[in-house]
Amino acid sequence: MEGGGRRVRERRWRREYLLNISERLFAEQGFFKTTMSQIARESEFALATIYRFFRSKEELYFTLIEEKMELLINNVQEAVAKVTSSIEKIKALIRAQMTFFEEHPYFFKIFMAEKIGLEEGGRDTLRERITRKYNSYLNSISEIIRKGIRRGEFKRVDPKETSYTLAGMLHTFTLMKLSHPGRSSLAARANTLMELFLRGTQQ
Amino acid sequence: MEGGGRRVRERRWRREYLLNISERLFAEQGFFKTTMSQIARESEFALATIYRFFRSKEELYFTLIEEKMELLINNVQEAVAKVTSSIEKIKALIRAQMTFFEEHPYFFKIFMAEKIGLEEGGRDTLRERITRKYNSYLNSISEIIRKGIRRGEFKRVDPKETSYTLAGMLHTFTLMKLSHPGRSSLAARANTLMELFLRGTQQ
DNA sequence: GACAAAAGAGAATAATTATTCTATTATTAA
DNA sequence: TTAATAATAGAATAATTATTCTCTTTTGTC
Repeated sequence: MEGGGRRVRERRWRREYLLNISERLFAEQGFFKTTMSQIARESEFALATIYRFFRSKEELYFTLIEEKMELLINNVQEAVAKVTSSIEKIKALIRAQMTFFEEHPYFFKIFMAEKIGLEEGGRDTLRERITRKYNSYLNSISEIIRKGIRRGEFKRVDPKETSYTLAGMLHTFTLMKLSHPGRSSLAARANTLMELFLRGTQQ
Repeated sequence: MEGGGRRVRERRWRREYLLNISERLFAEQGFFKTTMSQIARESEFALATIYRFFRSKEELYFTLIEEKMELLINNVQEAVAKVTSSIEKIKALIRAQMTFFEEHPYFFKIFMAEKIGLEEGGRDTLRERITRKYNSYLNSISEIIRKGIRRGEFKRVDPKETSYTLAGMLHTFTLMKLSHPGRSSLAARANTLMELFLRGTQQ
C-alpha cells in the first residue's frame, strides 16, 4: 500500500504544507479575513494549484479542522486507554488535551472560534461532519464519568452536564495559559485543574 | 435633563431598535455573513439612515457588544454587592450571569464568538475597549476569590486561574443549556454549577 | 528524445458588499 | 407659512475576492 512512490508522497507533502500555512493564517485572522491569494502568496503556490488540492476555501478550512480534530481525539483516546480507574482516565484526558493544544496552538484558536457553531450543530454539510466528531468526543467523556459514578469514584453528578463543564474548564484554562504563558509546567497545570475538578475550591 | 423631548427620545428608540435587529442577525450569521443591506431590509431603515447612527459596520457591532456587556457587568455587580460572604458572592455571580444570558441569548452567542479575541487582547481600537471591560470583569471575580481565601472560605488556589476557570465553566454550562434546553430551573442549574465549583466531583 | 499528463502561473471573470452621493420628503421652530 | 434641518431612499462607486480560464513548464513513461 502506502501509495505509489515519490510522486504520490510529494503530493501529500504539498497538501500537508498547504494545510499548515492555511492553519496559521486562519488562526491569526479568522476565516473571512484570510484570502486565497494570501494563502497562495505565503505558501508560494499559485492560486489554481490550491484549487487542485481543495475544491473551495471552505473545504480547505473544514478539512484542516477535521484532520486535526481526529488527531486530537486519537491522542486522547490512546492516553485514556492506558489507565484503568475513571479518575486516572480523566487525569490522562486533561493532560493529553493540554499537551495537544500546547503543541498545536493555531489549531486551538480555530477550534475555539468554531466551538459555538459546533456545540449547536451547524447547517453546512462540511461542518456537520466535524460537529458529529466533536459530539462523539464529548460523549466519550460523559461515558468515563458515568462509569466512574457506577464504580463509586465520582459523586452522583449528571454525566452530560459534568462532561461539558469539564470541557469548558479545559478550554478556558488552556486559553488563559496560551495568552499569559507562565512558568508552570504542563504537569503542574494538569494537576491544578484536576484538583479543582475533583475536589472543588471550598475550604 | 433626559434630553429634549420626543425628537431625541425617538432617535434613541430607533438606535435601540437598530441595535436589537443587528444583534439578532450578527448572532445568527456572524459578523461577516451579515450585510448592511440585510440590516437595512430587516430593520426597515434605509442604508444611509443606518450610517447616520453608526459610522461603520464595525462600530455598530462593537457598540452593541459594549453596551450589553456593561449591562451584564452592572447586573452581576449589583447582585454580588447584596451579599457578604465570598461564597454567597460567587453564588450570586453565577445566578446573575446565567439569568442575564438566558434573557439575552443573542448577545450570548456574539459574546462567545468574540471571547477568544477578548481574552488575548485584540488589535482594533474598537475591540480594545471591550477587552478592557471584560478583563476588569474577570479581575473582579479574581478579587472575590482572593478575598475568600483570606477569609478562609476557599482553599489556597490561584485566584486568577480559578476565576478564569469559573468563567469557562459558566460559559460552557450556559451554552449547553441553551442548545439542549432541559426542564431544570435556573436556580437548580446555578446550584449544580456551584456544587461542582465548590466541592468538585470526587466521591 | 517524444508524447501524455499533471503542475504552475497569473490574468480574466463575476459577484458581492461597505460606503458615499444625489435627490426627495418630512419635521421643526420662527 | 417658510426657511432650515434632519430623515429617507436607493442608485452609484469602488474595492475586494473566490473561482475559473488559458497558457506555459515540468515530469514521467516509452
